[in-house]
Amino acid sequence: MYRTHTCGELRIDNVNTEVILAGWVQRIRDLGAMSFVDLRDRYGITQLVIDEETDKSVAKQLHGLGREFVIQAKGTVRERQSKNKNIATGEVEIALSEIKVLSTSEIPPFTIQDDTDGGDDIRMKYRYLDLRRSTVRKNLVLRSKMAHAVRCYLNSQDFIETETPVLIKSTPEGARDFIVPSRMNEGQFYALPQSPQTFKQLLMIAGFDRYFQIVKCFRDEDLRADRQPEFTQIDCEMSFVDQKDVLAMFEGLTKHMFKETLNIEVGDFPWMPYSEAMEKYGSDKPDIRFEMCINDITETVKGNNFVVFDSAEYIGAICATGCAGYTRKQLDGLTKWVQRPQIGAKGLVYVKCNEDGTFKSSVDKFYSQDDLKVWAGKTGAKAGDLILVMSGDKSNMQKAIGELRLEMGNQLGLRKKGTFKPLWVVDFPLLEWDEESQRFHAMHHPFTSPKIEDIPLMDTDPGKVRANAYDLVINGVEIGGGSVRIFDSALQAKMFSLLGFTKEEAEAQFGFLMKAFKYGAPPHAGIAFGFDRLVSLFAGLDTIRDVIAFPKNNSGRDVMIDSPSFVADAQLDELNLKLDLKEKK
RNA sequence: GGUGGCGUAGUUCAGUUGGUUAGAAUAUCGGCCUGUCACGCCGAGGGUCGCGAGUUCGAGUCUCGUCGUCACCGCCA
Repeated sequence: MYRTHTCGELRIDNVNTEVILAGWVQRIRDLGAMSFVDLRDRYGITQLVIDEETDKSVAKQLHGLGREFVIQAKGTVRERQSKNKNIATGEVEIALSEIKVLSTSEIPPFTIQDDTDGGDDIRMKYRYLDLRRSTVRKNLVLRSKMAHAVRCYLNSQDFIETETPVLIKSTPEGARDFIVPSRMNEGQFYALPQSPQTFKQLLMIAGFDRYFQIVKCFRDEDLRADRQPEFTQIDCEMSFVDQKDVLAMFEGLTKHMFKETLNIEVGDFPWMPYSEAMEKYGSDKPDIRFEMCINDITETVKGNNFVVFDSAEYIGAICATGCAGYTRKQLDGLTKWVQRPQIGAKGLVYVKCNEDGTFKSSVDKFYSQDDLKVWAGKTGAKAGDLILVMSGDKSNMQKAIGELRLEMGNQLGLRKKGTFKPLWVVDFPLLEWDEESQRFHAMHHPFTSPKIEDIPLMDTDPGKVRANAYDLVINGVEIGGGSVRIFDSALQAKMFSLLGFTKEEAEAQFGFLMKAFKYGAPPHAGIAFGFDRLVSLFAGLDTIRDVIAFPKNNSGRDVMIDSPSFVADAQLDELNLKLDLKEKK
């Protein structure tokens, strides 16, 4: 027997029992005639002690130990003379009678403590050591709990958990595919799924009615703090439902997860049309933990011979509560911030609403105190507030002010971790014009159904067609998205043609789905949650890396196993592949 | 593809206007220590300043290139 107890479970009630513990040496504190060892496992830390009563050979053995040795320790539980309130086992210690080294350790490259001295780079290279730290382990425990909560809830709602294939077919729509050569089919490739989209729709046609899967998906695109090339979705689909049914079901799931894992009750989720989200928040994923909504003041401020405004398509303003005291330096800082290439604004106009009722602005030359008072009225600014104004073309400026709004939210501490404000963003446009390829792209995906009342617009003004598509947004993070699907092969064919597919291309890529629609397809709809994002949101983290056991770095590399890597020529030969690496200039 | 930050001891970082022998903390090793739990005290070892070129009497410091890493933009149906 390796152990009788874990390192996290002994309490005062266990005093005088003989126990065997096993774990990693966290730290040794040698006080001369007596020494302490913190023994660590997944469950906690227990203190081992040697003093003058301990067998000399054990004391001698202790001196051979180092950090991260794996040992087995036999001894008697006793009450501590000086207790440690900070740990669960802090009232007891083990008076050692025997130590056995199960495994030695080299000196770890960074300290394995909550407040490690290691940076991201070295921790990723030795991820298996990083995972020993309780801060990282806690995230993965949370992830496990959340996955369990998902399964419990969806099982209780009669969902069938079904696996779908990972080696599938490449499609040019959407993100780049990871492709896998087929040895048995010379010159041909599988693709890894960006999502099990078509398969879950086929399961609906198969009559499964309610399907879910916690599933790895793959996209060969550049990474971000919240984007990995392989990531996990909670993928769901239902039959004989409309949008309202789907949102109700998955609002229920989301609330269940909050309750089960964080013990938080979140209220009912508001529905916000996409157009409102863009107008008021400059984003399709608004953070509604705070107000500071964007006001369109275009008509109010035009016509005072201020060229910048007069020539602008759109002028928007936000009101930063209590910021009238911002210094010149702070305002310059904000201006610089919006001028960064990532935002790309030309400048920023401010109006300070002074406590005495006067106004001080950067455009005093063009606007009177009365004019500025009207601005304040439009933006809801009161004495002590700061109005920030940006102008330019409409869609870019809405986004830019939306970014500024988030930055002000950060500066004012309005984006509190631990507060969760979910909402459904609905009524997305069906299509999005792409300048580069000079054609429409599906905003969600090509299987999304248009709103019935907008179907006539598909012929006259496709850009105006709204979709039965929805996103779950929490705290400004896109957590999930889905849609009511097209289940009619004629409408699906029309959609493909709008997207610029020829009949032949549509047939070659999605013929199997179009054919399936001809054999009795039920109305169906679904949703997919970004599981990694959801876990990192729950854990209060800014990156999904820390909720993934073995993540990739910014360049899509796994620095621990050093992949991707070149393969042997023999492997390439077998696949009939030849590398032709282009010389770098 | 682009913009920006960072790269100095095992690790995390400091290093002034370009100027003598590159520092701190922590980790490691040795000594002392009977109640520690970030133990304490004393001492020691530990450096290709990412790499390459350039400017200069002189480069950790300035310039260019390159590699790595992080954040963001593009991209992510």
